[in-house]
Amino acid sequence: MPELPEVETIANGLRQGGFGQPSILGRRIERAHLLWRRSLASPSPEEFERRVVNQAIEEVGRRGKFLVLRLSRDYLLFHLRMSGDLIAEPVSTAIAPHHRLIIDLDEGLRLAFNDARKFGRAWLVDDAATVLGSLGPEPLDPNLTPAAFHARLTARRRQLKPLLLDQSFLAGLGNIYSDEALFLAGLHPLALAHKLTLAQSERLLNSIRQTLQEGIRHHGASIDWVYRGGDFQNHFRVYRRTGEPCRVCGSLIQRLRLNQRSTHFCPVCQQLPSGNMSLPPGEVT
DNA sequence: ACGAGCGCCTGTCGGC
DNA sequence: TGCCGACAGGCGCTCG
Repeated sequence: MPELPEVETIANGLRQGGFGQPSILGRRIERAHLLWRRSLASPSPEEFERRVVNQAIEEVGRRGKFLVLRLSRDYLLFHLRMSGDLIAEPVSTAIAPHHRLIIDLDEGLRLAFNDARKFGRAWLVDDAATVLGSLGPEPLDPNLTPAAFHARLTARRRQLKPLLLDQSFLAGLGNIYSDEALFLAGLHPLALAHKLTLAQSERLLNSIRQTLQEGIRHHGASIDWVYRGGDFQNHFRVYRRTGEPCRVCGSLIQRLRLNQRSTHFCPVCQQLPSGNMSLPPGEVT
C-alpha cells in the first residue's frame, strides 16, 4: 500500500487509535514471533525475539516510506514495500493468513506485520540512521526551499520520473504520487532534471506537496485488494487513467513503461521540451 | 552517473 | 470452468 500518505495514515492510526483500532503508544512488548524468515532484515530471529521483549513503544512516526517505532532502547523499523501493513488488534484475533511477524503487547494487544507479497522488511536497530541514513529530504519539510530543491534537481542528469522515485533524492514518493505531481506541475515524466528553471522547480515542489497533502487528507489510496479506508483513488488525475480524458484539457491520458513500471501522463498538459527530443520516445500505449 | 532488466512474492483480472 | 499472461503502491542487485 505504501507511499508517504499511506504510511502516514498507518502511523497516525497506530499512534492515536480510533475507528475501532487501539493505540499502541506506551504499550510494552511481551513477546515476538517471526512467521516468515525473510520479513526480518536484521538482527537474527533469535536475537530479535529476545531483544525486543520488555521494551515499550514510546513513539510512532514515519520517515519517507518507513514506519519508525521508537522503543525504550532500540528502533523498530518497517518498510511495507508493495503489500505490507501494520495492524493493532486484540490478541484474541485469529492469526490472519498473511501475518509475517507477530508482536504481543501488554493489555491484551497485538501488533501484526501483514504482507501478502513478502517484499516488506522489519529491522531492530539501536541507531535508526543505519537504515534511514541514505534517505533524501522529506518533501513536506519546510526547510526544503524551492531554491534548495532546484539545486538538487539541477545537480542530477536524470529524467524526472525516475529521479522522483529515487528515495535518496526525495523520500516518500512512489509511482502514484510522482505521476500525479508531474501532471500538476505540467512536466513530462521524461523531461531532464538539470534543465528545469527555478520557476519550474518551485512549481514541481508545490505540486508534490499538494498531491501528498491531498493523499493524506483522503487517508491514502485504496486500490486492488488492499483496503484501508482511504479514498484518494477516486481523485487520481492521471494514475491508472490510460485512455480516459484529461480532467483539464480532455486529451486521452497516455501510459509508457519506464523501468518495468507504468507512467501515466497527459500528452498535451505535459509536453516534452525540445531539448529532450533526441531521446527515444519509448513504448507508448 | 545513469538507464535497463531481473528477482523477490502473491493475488487479481481479462481474454481465450 | 480452467489456464495463462499481464499487471500491481518497491527496491536492491547486476550489467552495460
